[in-house]
Amino acid sequence: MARRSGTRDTILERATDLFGLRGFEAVSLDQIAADVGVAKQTLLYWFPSKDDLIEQVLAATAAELAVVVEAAIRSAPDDPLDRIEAVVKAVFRPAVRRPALLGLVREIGRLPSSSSDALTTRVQPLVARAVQWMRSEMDAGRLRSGDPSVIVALVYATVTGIATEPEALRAVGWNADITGLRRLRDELVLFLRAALTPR
Amino acid sequence: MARRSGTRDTILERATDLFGLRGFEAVSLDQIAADVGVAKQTLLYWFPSKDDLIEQVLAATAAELAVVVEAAIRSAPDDPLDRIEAVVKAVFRPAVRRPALLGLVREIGRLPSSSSDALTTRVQPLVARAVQWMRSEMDAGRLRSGDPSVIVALVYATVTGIATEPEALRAVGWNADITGLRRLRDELVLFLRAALTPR
DNA sequence: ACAGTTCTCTACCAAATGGTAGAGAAACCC
DNA sequence: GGGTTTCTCTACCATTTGGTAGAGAACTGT
Repeated sequence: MARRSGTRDTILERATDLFGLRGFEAVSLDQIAADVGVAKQTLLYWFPSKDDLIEQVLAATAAELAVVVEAAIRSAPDDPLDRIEAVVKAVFRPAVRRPALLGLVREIGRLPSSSSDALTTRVQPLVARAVQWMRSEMDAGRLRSGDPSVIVALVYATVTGIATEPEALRAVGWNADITGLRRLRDELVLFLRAALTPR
Repeated sequence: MARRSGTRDTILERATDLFGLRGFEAVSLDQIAADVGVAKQTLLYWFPSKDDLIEQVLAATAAELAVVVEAAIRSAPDDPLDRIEAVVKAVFRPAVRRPALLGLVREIGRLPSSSSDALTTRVQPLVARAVQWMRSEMDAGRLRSGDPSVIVALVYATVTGIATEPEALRAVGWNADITGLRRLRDELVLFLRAALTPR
């Protein structure tokens, strides 16, 4: 994989953005090919079918996000709130640079359940670990108590929701410049901190 | 609404669900027609084009949600946290009964900017009112301080995010039965309360 | 120089897409 | 009843869809 072959990586990258921005079904192979600047059959040489391309795009995205998150966790402080802040900040950077990344994640729910199930089971252990960690921190009184699995889902929903809905942000008069980005990120972190700090 | 006048309303209703669930571009007129149980040309009699159908679906959805929210606000107590809880609960019921409703809202960002701009400007005054209200409550010390426009967007992202991503909830082992729903709703309200309570 | 692999292309195809044309019921008004 | 409007249908159409067949470069290793 990921060897020197430029074309394949370019296709994956552009397809990721297009899929994440407009949805799997809404993007045609012709459009991806035109965007990359090759013939459609070049796509079908590298990826035998559209379904296969989608699968590879998801795998690559999952891997990329996993690396970012793992690194953030590893180098994060011990306090759970600081740790959450570190992860959120780590995800935030690539997410706003390429909104399609988290947009893709949101697309998963629209896949035929076979593929989505496969992905779900692969992510399952990570989620389980997060839930378990959150529960133990709650028990230790270092996080606000609650149903740990629902809280994990809520944090996820807040982060992906805010990162994938430029429309909502535009509607409240938000600007996508650098200071706007930092303000958004900091406000998000404060929001989550407030939501999770033990009372 | 939901009068006896059959066809047109049925089309609107089914189209709303399909669009919200799978996206505008992913749903064809043939599929909607088959789902409703009429010929495709019956659709095109009532709605001269797919774009027009989308527009009407959005208008109807916006109207429905607006009614629910307005009613909740009107009959809500004065305390801002109670008021937010009332609105969230009001939106939550129709949202989980028909996930497509908020899914539709999320689809708006994918529309050609012309239509989405039209909608944005129509919702603008409501958003502006919400932001202004939140600012004044912050100034009065009844809500945690912060950038009111970003906070409005964050609350919106949390609610729509959690209501439109059954995948994420399934991944944390959540069940869609009645008790699961109540637990989710209550946890969401507590989450938002914690995030917005003044420190 | 040559054979083989790697990579991209042009030329197609059947099915599905949004949409048109126009006919036939069914209800209404007189 | 006759005429008009309302509603749904069958029969098409041009374009786009995901995908196939197969040829021709270009880079290998020998």
